[in-house]
Amino acid sequence: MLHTLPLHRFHESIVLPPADIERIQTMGEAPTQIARHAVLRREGETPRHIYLLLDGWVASSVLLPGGERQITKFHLPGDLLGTPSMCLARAADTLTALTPASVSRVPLAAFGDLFMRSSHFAAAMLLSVQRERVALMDRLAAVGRTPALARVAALLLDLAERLGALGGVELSSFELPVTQEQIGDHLGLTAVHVNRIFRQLVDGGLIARHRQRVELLDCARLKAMSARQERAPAADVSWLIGTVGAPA
Amino acid sequence: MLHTLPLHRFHESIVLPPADIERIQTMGEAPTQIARHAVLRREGETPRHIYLLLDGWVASSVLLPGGERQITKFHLPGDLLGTPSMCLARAADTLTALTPASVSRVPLAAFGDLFMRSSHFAAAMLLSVQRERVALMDRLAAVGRTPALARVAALLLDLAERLGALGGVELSSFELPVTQEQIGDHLGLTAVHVNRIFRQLVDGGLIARHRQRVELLDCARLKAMSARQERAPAADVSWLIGTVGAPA
DNA sequence: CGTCATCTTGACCCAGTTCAATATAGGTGG
DNA sequence: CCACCTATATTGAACTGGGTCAAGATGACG
Repeated sequence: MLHTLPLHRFHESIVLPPADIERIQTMGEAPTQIARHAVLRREGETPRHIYLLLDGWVASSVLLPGGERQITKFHLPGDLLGTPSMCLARAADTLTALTPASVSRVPLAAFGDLFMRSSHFAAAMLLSVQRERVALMDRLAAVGRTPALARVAALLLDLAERLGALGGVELSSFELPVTQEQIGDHLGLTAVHVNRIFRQLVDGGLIARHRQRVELLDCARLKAMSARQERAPAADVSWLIGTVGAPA
Repeated sequence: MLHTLPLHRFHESIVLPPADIERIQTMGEAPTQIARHAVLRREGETPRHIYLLLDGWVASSVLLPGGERQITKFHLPGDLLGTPSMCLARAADTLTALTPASVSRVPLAAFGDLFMRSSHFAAAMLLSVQRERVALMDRLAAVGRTPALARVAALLLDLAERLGALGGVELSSFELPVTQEQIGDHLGLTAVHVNRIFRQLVDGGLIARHRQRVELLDCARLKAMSARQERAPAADVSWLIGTVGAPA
């Protein structure tokens, strides 16, 4: 069943040799089921693992001294979680399940071993981390410089895109298994204000909602008000992996 | 003169073998002097290089469709600039000199070659990028969840720390060659409000200023109000580089 | 069928913005 | 060395997006 690992995040730009795929599939421990609200790893702990999310949603969050929380990322299946903290003595982010989830824990040593053995894996990892960094830059720009409406629109479009990529289809309707408070913590807003923005979006005919399902009714207009940049991944990464020796 | 390259950012956690140091020093082109306000690389361009900052300050910024700007990082000597865009078809960030600066341009191919040849360099690079990612997460939390006063305090402490690390000493006074508008763009504030916060800090006896020089008068109190987390770098990275074969 | 979490909505408030007017200081050409 | 010009800094007054507080409503679940 490990053959069904969602590894798409690893070959977004780089096609890995089969041997590396094999190694990725075996570097993680047996998958664990965790309940909603369960904490995979708390900030402050010594980082000894990273985590491959197989199913469900997980939030990565940072706690401020005053108790405020910033959610740094809503993780979807296929994401590798907790990697930023690998450079620190104590983990910076807490990983909390937003839904029941299935996770494979990966010892840092196993990850490190693969990283050092396979330069192609290392290259894929580098690009993947840089992509996350760009996403963080974009959200910083959104939180620092755009009004609440734009931020919510951007989040909805981002999720639709990422969920669509997971299934390989265009999505205009999806489950959003996240409370409005969590959305607020992700966008630097209050739960109350997130609620009001949703109302505006519904009243404006931009989205529809029943319970946790969201339907994007007018993607074009949403995109216009989201102030979000399109970020096309590098088409040619031969400067990194070379053209010879690269797997077809 | 290449021997004076500030390479400290590369061995924060990992000691590189001399051969790698040698390669780093030769991967960049001859240093170029650029004037204040000069643009090293504009967002939207095809990324073909990264840049090693040898001297001076450079800002990395993202432009929003509405024309608002978010500065993602104030870069100091020793920083490797423009690397996030290596994963994209078009650069996400613009690099602008804040002071006259000296920069060595590094072709992506040269960087890629070193990355693929030296797993130790790759490892150092991975950790370095993850550190930047954590810094971005922390600033996102600051911008999303803390008041202006805390953000400014955090910026001042961060710069004092980074400049201190450059010189190898504790710093409580330094030149801040940055306009208040740029500080605002970095912290998600208005130039006007940055000015008011500075006034509060001065009136409160927390800092002193003459022209662009800032003196931190009460670091303890500044730290308390900054809501900033201490981020100790990983002490042991043997899970990555191993214990055998690692250079002493 | 009670309980707890979440959502909704209203009323009011405030941190930070906007607008505008005035200083200051380099930098430049003469 | 001076006069001028443009970028930056400063400060006041008025405004507003989003926060805070508080009171229901709704729904999932044991």
